[in-house]
Amino acid sequence: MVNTDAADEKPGKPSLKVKLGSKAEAVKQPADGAAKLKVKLPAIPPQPEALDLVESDISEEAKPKKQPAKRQKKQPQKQKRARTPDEYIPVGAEIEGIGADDIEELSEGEDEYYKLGAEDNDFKDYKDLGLKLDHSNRPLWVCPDGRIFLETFSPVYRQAYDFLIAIAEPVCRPECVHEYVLTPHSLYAAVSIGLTTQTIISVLNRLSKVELPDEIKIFIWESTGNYGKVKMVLHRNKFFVESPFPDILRTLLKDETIKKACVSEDQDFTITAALADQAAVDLSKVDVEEIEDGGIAEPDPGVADQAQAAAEAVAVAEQPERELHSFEIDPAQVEHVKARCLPGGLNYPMLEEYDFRNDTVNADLNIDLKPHVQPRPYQEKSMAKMFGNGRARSGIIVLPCGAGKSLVGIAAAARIKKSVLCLVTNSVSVDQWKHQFQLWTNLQDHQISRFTSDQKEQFAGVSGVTITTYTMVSFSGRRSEESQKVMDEISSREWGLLLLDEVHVVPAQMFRKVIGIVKAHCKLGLTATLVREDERISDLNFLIGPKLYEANWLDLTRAGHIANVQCAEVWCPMTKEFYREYLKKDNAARRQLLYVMNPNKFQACQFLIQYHEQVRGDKIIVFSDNIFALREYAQRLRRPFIFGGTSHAERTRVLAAFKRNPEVSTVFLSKVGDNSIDIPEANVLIQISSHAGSRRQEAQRLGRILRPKKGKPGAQAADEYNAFFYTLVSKDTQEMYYSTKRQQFLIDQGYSFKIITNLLDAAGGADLQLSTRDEQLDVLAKVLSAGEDEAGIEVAAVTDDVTRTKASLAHRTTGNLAALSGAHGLTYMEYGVQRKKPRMTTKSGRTRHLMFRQRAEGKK
DNA sequence: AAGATCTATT
DNA sequence: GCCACATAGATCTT
Repeated sequence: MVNTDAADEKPGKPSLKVKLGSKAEAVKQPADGAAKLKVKLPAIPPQPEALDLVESDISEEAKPKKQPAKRQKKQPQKQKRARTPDEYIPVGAEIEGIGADDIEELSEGEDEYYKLGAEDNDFKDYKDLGLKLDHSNRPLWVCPDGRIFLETFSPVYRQAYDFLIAIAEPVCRPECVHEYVLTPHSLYAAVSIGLTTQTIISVLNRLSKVELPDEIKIFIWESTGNYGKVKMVLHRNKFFVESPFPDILRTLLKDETIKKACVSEDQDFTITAALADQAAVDLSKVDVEEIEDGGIAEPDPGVADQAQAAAEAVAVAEQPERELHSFEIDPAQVEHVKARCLPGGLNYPMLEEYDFRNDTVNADLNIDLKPHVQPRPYQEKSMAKMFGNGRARSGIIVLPCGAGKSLVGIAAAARIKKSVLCLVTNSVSVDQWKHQFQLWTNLQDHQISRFTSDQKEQFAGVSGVTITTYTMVSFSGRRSEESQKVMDEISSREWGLLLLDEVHVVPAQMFRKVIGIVKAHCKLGLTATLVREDERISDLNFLIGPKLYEANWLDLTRAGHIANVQCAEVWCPMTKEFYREYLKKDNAARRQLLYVMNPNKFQACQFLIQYHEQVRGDKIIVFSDNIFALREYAQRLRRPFIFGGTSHAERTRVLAAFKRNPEVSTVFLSKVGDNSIDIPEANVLIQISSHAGSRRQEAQRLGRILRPKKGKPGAQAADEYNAFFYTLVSKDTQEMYYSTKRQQFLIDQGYSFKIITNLLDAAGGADLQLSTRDEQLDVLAKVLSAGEDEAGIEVAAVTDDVTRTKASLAHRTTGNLAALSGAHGLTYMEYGVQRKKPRMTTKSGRTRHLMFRQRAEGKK
């Protein structure tokens, strides 16, 4: 990933050669914990205090002359690749007849290499950047294109991490070196949690091994300069765009989108000094104590920053007569107005803060955390980002599953002390959230009302907590009378806090409407997996707000807050008969059935279940998206299974048995298990079939076993695995490609997948089904006939499928290698900045179908 | 219990 | 260059 030949450095000729975006080595990290990044690393300094700062004078070049950001010229470097061990060959390579040696060969020639290298900015030569003399004491490499690499073994890693996560977007965080990228949105998020432009530049420079490139400084200035000048406020159930600067409002009103969103006819704005009490953004509170505490004290510029910031704040506050100008916006248009004002558009990102202490209009809610409740450090940190300046900021907090997200949301509610509307994905979650509120706070039963199809509970007077689902609020079909009544209540009320669980679902067509329907002063989104396979994740920037905090999964694992998971991909060779049929079929569904029902996969599954049940006494979930396979596997192995069609009674019966009965240690689940079933007991997960390349599904499934394990006999050592995640993959099939794609999110979080190619060799004497050819042929016949039953598809559909398969095959070669080499797992990325955005509409003006947009994007 | 509406993926 | 549809699931309604 990063090739820093520090050892080869000659004094006076410092060089930094970074091979950008290549994660080939990181992707299939060996699972013994040591990430085998091919990096030669500088010596670790003995003392953190040894940081002797050569501070470049920020103030002098504080406002760099505006000039077109120069991109470093691409200078391809021939690099000798480290030999890839056979089992770490990118999947798919074998299918295409390319082995490790071939890859080695290809890398010798530059042309071929570029075909493999995917991104055109694969190599950059940054040897011209001035390396600071004491660079080895500093943890960051800052590149002119906005990429930042963090050495996790630095003594100031923790401080540097906290800082980076605040200002940049994490791209990939394996064990030794993290990769981040600065984007306009990430910088917007940084200023919105209270960092000033100057603080960002000076701290970044202090942590950087190289002198901060000018492009970076300009970029930071441009991305943060307009922050806080315009505000979106909720006042008496109406939305207003508000600013002390009339000129800016005039500028905004010239924009078509905003003009259309205006409520008043004349599209003018009014001077309303009484509207809000705070005229200006209070810039004087700079939240950098954590960094300052980190042993990187920087007395002079720090003070200067504060002074400067205070001066700015005063200047803004002393606008003549503190007049406020505002115009009203149609609630349904709020989303579009905010989107328009973000960087990339008009670049006046709208500040959304709730001055809840001075809100006298909305009734207070008597809610407090119970005295014994002690949030964990990362939960505290999330809160600090949200309430840094005494007001409540809207935004998103990202924590892994099982790390206590709900406590963060509840703690926020307890801080704001106003009515809360809590939106979740299903009714199981509704009950869980109610339980959480009762567990952590002093709220009485009657103060919490649930609103689902079954339960439409009375609102508790003037203030309270209401928990409901996204569907309930956004539902467009006919409503029952009772339901309509509650909905009217919800939409007419003004809410202090809108709590959005699993916030990654909000960009969906219907769900996003909740933002306009519910009038809330503050919106807090929670999620573990800020990814979608479509490009809508960045919509959250304007739907909710910036990302306020994101925890590092590996850090939480090390601290014991979440389980330590061993991830493994088990390669199961196809049997001869199955593979012959697989190659013959041109129908994706039938092919899928063949590779899922592969007898070798079945045996691997059986062996793993037996091993974990008998040897370790674990509780196991087996996931299969394919219902046919789910039923077949479960019945053969005599284990219970649950899928969508399973009745509610049966579900509870099976889950109760799984929880309490030691005889029932394995349960088979379909997609239902992804969301609406709560199983804290399980610690082993086996995936036999899954939903294509969904990174979110993969991460969510892993989350099922992430809850920290306690009360297990024999306390585990900190570095010992206490949970296991197996993905069974049929070798040389389409599944290999999907598997790689699915794992990308987890790999970006720093997880490594162990490849097991010889599981059944180890199984030796185990008594496994389907070991005779006759048995296997039986299964094959069953699969084929089932396939025919389901193949009620016309010829046209099949031919279409052929072309599609061809296309995806052709794509697979590059796709695989690209997936291994690049930062494709960008979560929550700025759109249109790095990549060209595919057209959203067809030429005829209809919205372009998502699939074609993606196809266009993937092509190149 | 069935129909309608919605999500996510390819 | 321009296009669609299927599958599996959840949740709301009557």
